[in-house]
Amino acid sequence: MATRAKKSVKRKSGKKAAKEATKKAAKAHAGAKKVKKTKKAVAKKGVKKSAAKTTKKAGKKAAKKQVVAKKAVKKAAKKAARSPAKNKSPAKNKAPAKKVAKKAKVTVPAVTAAPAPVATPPKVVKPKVSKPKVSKPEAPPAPKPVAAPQAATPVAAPARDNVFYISTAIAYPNGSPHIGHAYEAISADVLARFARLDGKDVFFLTGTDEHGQKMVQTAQNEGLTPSALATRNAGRFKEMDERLNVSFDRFIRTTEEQHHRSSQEIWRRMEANGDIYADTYAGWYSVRDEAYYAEDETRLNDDGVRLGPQGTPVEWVEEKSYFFRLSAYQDKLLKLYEDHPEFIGPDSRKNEVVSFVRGGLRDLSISRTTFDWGVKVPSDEEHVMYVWVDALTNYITGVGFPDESDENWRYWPADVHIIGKDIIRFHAVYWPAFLMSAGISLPKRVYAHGFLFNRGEKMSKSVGNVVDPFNLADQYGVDQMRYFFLREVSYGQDGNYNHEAIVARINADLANDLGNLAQRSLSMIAKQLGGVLPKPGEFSDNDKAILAIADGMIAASREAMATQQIHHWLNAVWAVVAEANRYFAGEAPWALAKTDPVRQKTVLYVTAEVVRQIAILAQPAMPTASGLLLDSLGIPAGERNFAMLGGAKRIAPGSTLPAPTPAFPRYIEPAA
RNA sequence: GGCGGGGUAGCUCAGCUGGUUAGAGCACGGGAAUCAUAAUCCUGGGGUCGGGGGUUCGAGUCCCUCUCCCGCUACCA
Repeated sequence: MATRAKKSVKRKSGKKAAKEATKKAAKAHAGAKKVKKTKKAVAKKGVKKSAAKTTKKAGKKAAKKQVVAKKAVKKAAKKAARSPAKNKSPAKNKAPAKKVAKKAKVTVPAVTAAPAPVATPPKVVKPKVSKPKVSKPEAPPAPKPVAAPQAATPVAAPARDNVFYISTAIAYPNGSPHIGHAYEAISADVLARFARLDGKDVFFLTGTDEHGQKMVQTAQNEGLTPSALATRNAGRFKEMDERLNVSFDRFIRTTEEQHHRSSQEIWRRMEANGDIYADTYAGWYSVRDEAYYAEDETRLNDDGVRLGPQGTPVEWVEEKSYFFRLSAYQDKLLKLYEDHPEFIGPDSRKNEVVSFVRGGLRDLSISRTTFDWGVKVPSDEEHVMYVWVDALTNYITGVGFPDESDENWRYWPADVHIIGKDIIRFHAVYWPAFLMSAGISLPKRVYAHGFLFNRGEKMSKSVGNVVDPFNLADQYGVDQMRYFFLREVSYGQDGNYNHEAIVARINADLANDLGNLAQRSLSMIAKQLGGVLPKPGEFSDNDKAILAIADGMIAASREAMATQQIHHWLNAVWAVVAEANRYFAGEAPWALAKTDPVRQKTVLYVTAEVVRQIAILAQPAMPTASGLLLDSLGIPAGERNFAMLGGAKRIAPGSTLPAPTPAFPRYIEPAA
């Protein structure tokens, strides 16, 4: 539904443009500035500053250069505290935690504040229908959390409260899937997987929106029936999901018979509630395109003939149409936004929606007679439903509607609809209005992600920068591609991608920071300790500190993911990766083999434990590679869920580990 | 035009209800280490916090004003 029509928008990075403009303006700003700049330059060179104004900066700098005893002492102290590595003697009292607290923007819990994991009581999980073919061995549909050791006060939650229903928008399959579709699928998938590993009973819906004029036209152009086109292209979307390891529970197609019944049922209920009435719809209609166009999409040619965007003549046409009484829902919607400020995210989008609704709502035309590729309007076979009643209803069809005794209906209402920022209005205004009218409960949240730009430009055929998600996956690897988009782009904002940035993430974050940390520690265990995970000695303060940091990851992650702050989650995890590298370098276990073998074992044990938690937590983003890493650590399949985090469980010493294999290889440019 | 958001280091951005020398990551310079996927660690340089005015003992943080950028302003989706 995201792209029933195409709009080609090119843009440059606005901020950059703004900056440039500002700079230009500054330049144009006469000599005063120049003088200032000169002064600055002079001061920089160490020459006495001119008698005029002492700029703040110059003052600061001078002060900085002056070696005040006090400061020097302070700095030295700071240095000592910050660099356990510098100190040759085994750093026993240095706390790497300090560095993290200062360096990373992650909330690090106090050493003692390892949050006790919530032990989810075992529950009966009903089987879902329409199992996907996607293999997801590392993420069983509903991992039953192993009872945590110290589950003193388990939060007893009825099974109903433990469900989590997430959806993507359904894609309009009049073309092939592109990077935007891939991004939405990946990001929703990571939220779904996170919830699953966190013990939730998850239902994840995605699919295709197959009706409408555009499908008919595209089919004609390709010499196919709309149905054949839909089937062929829906297959491509599904293939993409499978290729990208998207763990949907159902792939819905709006041409399914159940969906027709579902849409008709919600229509009847809205009608029964008095919100649907027949009237006349009027607009600029192109007979050749068989489509209506908005006034600003049309133009007058030299002969005074009005043309549509395709260059075909349009005429003013009035036809009978059914309308939805959206105008009656203004107050109710405003109250919804007020009572549930979390209904729309990110906040900036909420503001837009609220101001839109405040401006007044007109009733909505919801049927057409100009084409018949759609869901028939009940009791009036001449009409098919026009777009939104049909498309949005997929979210309830997906979990069984209109059969409210369906076993999946328990998932409704949805916890979050993941959509693109271009279709917020329909999800945050129309959809809740339809549901209110039909007497169906409302989704809890609608979250809009941003758009992706290739080197600052939107992907388009004319620019020639169309990126096929299959190719990206082939070139960089599925997990690497997933990680890149999730980490690089602030979820909810627009993002940029290019080859260099992708390679930088793969090699720096994955290969160097995480992969190499695992490799160097595991291969030391393999070579020097016979491949047996050592039993640790007594933990030093450093050990305790890094363990506490690792234990704190899950809480920070949950907090971020509860509001779809995917990038914050990954930042939190990678802050721990960085800290673990500091710990490892500081403890220098390679030097301990002869001097203090017990200590070496302890360091390697602690490192393995930290890596274990990182790998478990990284699974939603990189299911396959994280799984490989967990294999290398000898973690059984049943111990890879989030109940195993936060100090509830430690890696078991004494187990024999397989030979370590790199799970995160470097990206090497193919030879030219 | 109206409403909303934004302009902080070369790049991407943090900076909560105003308070010690404005921070992170990446990039760049120097050093250490050599267990490891030549991967890591330490460290340095770099900022008129868009411009101007004001309130305050004190403002990136509040007020006014100017300027630039972005989004929304409905049936294309």
